[in-house]
Amino acid sequence: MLRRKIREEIIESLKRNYPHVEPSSFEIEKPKRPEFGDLSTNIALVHQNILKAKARDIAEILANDLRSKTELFTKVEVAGPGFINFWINSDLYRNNLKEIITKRDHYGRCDLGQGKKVLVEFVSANPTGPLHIGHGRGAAYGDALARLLKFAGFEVVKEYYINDRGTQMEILGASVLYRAKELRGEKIVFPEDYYQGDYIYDIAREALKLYPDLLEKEEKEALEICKELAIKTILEDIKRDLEIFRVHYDSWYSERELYRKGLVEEVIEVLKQKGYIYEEDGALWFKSSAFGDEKDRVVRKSSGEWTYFASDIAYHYEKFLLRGFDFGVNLWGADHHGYVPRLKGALSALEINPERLRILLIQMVNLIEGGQLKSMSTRRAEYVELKELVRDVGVDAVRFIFLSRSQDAPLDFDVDLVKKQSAENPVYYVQYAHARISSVWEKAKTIGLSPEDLLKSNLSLLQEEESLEILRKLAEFSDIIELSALQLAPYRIVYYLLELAGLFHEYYNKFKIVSSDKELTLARLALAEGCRIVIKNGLELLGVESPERM
RNA sequence: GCCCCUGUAGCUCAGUAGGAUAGAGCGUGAGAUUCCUAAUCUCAAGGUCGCAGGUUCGAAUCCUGCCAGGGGCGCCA
Repeated sequence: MLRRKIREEIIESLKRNYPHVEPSSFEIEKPKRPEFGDLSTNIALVHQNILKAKARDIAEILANDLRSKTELFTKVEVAGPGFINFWINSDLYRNNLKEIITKRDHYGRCDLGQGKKVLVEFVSANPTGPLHIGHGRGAAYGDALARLLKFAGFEVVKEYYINDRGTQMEILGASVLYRAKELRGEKIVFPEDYYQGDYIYDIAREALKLYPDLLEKEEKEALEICKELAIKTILEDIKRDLEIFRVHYDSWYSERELYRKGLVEEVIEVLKQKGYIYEEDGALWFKSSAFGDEKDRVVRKSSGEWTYFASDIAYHYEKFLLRGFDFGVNLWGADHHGYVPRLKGALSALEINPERLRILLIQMVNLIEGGQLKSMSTRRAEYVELKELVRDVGVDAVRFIFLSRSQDAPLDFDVDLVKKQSAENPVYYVQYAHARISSVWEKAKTIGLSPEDLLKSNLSLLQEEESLEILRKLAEFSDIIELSALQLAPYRIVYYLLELAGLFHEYYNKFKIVSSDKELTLARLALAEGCRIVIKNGLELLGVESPERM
């Protein structure tokens, strides 16, 4: 917010001094070193070629001009090859602190989204087994992203797309039926490519209880019963696991629903009208090569079955054209990356701007157990359940680990290490700052101070460098929100919170907040309260709790 | 072979769409608590930013090539 104001001033100044020039893009950033000021711009360096002048000369002219803005700057300097460094009038930061205290939960919100409708689709694991830690990463990331976009002014719907039809579902049903036979004492050979997990036994047991005559029924009917029961049971488990993980969906969308509504045939017909569908070798093909894909793709197999791709086209057709979403964010496993061009191609063919769909590929979670790298597989029952991890380590710690990395960096997950080190999880560092501030309030209340008194506080008493540093950091929060929303990068909030918590802990150790000096106490309480509010708002976006005590 | 991601301190990772002398945490070593929570703080040691070129005032960041690790390239889902 502050940054935007300063940017405007700089552009104004450039225009005043060089009326003939069209300003090109430049940076305003926080320099690494304090002697380079609070903010710095490279505008003179960027324009030196266009203006055919030395960067330092341009910088001097602009700096001279901007020095007169004393309500904004206390000092403006030219440095190095031609940077202009600004020292910000710290009253601006003090006013910002008042704003934080007034706005509370709302501090940091912005209108980047302008009420545009976004559908965030994530996890969407096939209902063939329990959620494992790989899904957990997607769950944490998608949920935080949805919270963030909402905070940034979008209208957000969180959706789980259920692949509840197709080959895998048939295999699932068959797996249950085989286990049921086994339970009844039949000698069976359980196929390798069937689902191996123990939960299949549980479902089989349940099936036999509900349908004592299951094995006497026609094979086809029995399979159907097993399949339906399996999908229902597993989906319930998935929902429960996600709720425990504090992920709540607005919408569960069934792939079958697309067929029930006839949307698959409808959209393929639309594409056919546009000339992007053709028949070859008995199958129907979509001309994705016309949109940069390396080859065309099958939408209906020669067997007459629709492919997963066909459902997906219909799903996105409905999402953008019928349900009216302005944007879509899909979180996919990185192993689906080859799938991106064909889906974007299909959107283009439907005259939906593919830019409206952002597909984030979540890199692998490598499972390390006993020092061994393991690949996770639902079918082979090689995985660590999300539920189990959450039970051992806690929701906050698990979410924080997943959210502290960009989605495109692979994540090595050493289960033993995480369990052992859960007590050292950085999430506690941030939460501890919040708890400490709450505890400071306990103390302040004993001498008769309450949050209402803060608005009367005299913030000009906050003069130490450590106070100013915190004030500046607090003002950065809105920049961080905007940036992480634009980049769909919630992990930036994680690092921001760690920095803010660090500054607070440092301050806390060095200065006494509650003292006999009532005026100073109020000012410092205001600073602490600003930290508390921003930490709480930030953690809320991550889906992490802010405890009053630890 | 082609495509995507990754490579920064012993380990795990930041580095804000190119900036000034490269940053944390863990681990290692030394210290801080009669006082608001020591899940904290202070100090120290630790680097060829995978390698080689290029672009420019300036590169960990952008481009090209190479090396290493992971993933993907079906009428599978």
